[in-house]
Amino acid sequence: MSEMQKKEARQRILDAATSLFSKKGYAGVGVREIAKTADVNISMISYYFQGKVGILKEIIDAFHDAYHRVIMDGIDEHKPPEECMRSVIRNLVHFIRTHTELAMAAIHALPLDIPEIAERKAERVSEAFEGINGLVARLGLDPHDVVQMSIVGQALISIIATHFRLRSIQEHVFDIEFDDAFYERYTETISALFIDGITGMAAENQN
Amino acid sequence: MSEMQKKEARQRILDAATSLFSKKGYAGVGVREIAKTADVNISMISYYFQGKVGILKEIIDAFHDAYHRVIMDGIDEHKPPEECMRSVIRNLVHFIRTHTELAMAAIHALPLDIPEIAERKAERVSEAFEGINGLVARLGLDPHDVVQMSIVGQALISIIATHFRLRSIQEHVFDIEFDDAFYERYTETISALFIDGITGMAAENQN
DNA sequence: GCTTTAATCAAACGTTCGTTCAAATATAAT
DNA sequence: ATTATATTTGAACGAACGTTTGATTAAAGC
Repeated sequence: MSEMQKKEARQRILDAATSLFSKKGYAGVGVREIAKTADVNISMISYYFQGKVGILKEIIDAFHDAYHRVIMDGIDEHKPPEECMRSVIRNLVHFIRTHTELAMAAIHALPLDIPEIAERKAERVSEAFEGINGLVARLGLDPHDVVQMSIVGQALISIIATHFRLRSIQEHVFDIEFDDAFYERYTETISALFIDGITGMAAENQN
Repeated sequence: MSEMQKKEARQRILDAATSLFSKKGYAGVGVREIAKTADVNISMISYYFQGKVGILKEIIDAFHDAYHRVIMDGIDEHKPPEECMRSVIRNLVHFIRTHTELAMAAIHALPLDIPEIAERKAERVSEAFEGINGLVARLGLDPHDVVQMSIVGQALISIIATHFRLRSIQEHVFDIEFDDAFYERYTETISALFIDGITGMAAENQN
């Protein structure tokens, strides 16, 4: 029971901060608002996380642990790279859709002006790229061409993440309902864009 | 002279805020820091912009005015759509490269939890999409397919904008120098990705 | 020269910020 | 039951927040 409540208070802080950071950004949220949302005393934040920035570090790590796993789950050396790419994109869309707040907090809400945060983010991003780069190479891109490699890996996550960040705005611009059917087509479309785009690029590289 | 200095103080505030917002986000910057950077008294911010949020509105408008112009400049009904797409991407990359702080402030630093800001952003985004959508339709996508249309337009800007936001991190992950040569290849690569990707999607739509 | 308007200034308003600390309560181990 | 450890509390710290005010200086119109 004590072990339960301990975890519960800690977890409530984490959940509240994730939700608030995703909506208002790290700097836009105060510790009092986090504490109030989590229904804990303000001091508990420093007690469990050694300060506001400590919460963010855990959020970044939690996201990238899952993010890395999601990418790796889609990659199978015994399957054709096109199928792997579809799996990765499908997994990625599903993951960010079901963990939107975590993803937004760990991607868009980050204060990159804090060196501590920028460094940690860089480490985790490079880790994620390792998985993607191998897959992109199997699709025909030259793995030593850092320009192409850096673009494709970054484009993959930025498109999907930005879609969720601007979803409320897109809802206003177009007249779309973001239901299961939408994301089925969304996954297909992004997959087609990347697979056709990459194989097209690879073909041009031959010339 | 008085007319000069008047504009200069106003412009210095705008420039300082743009630079600071782009680095730390809107909520991460205080009016005192803006005033100090611009070398003006704090009161001048309310005097010229009716408060901190007034600066951001001007930044959003300034960016989207230029952004819209840049897109339209690349579109020419008498040229093939592939060539237009290349021009738009080239213009876009060049524009954001030469106005990185303005773009970051108007895209990534936005506090979308402020309804006032979210609405204004939505209006200007929908305006920009109008131009792109016509071009994408000429490349073969069904203009009534809102899913594909919404994805391609959003993907275009999010890839490029996110590249500049995460440039310092990518510099750490890969070992790239972001010089003229890089952006020449960058423009080619993004163009190839989109043109091949879109035409590939269009071909599949026929089935 | 005098009046009107625009621009700049220092100072203060009341809030909120992140963090700390000692005291109090609850749980675990002995 | 008592000690030790973990959790929670309320209060306070100085600093920074965005905004407003009234006075002061500069410029323009007449």
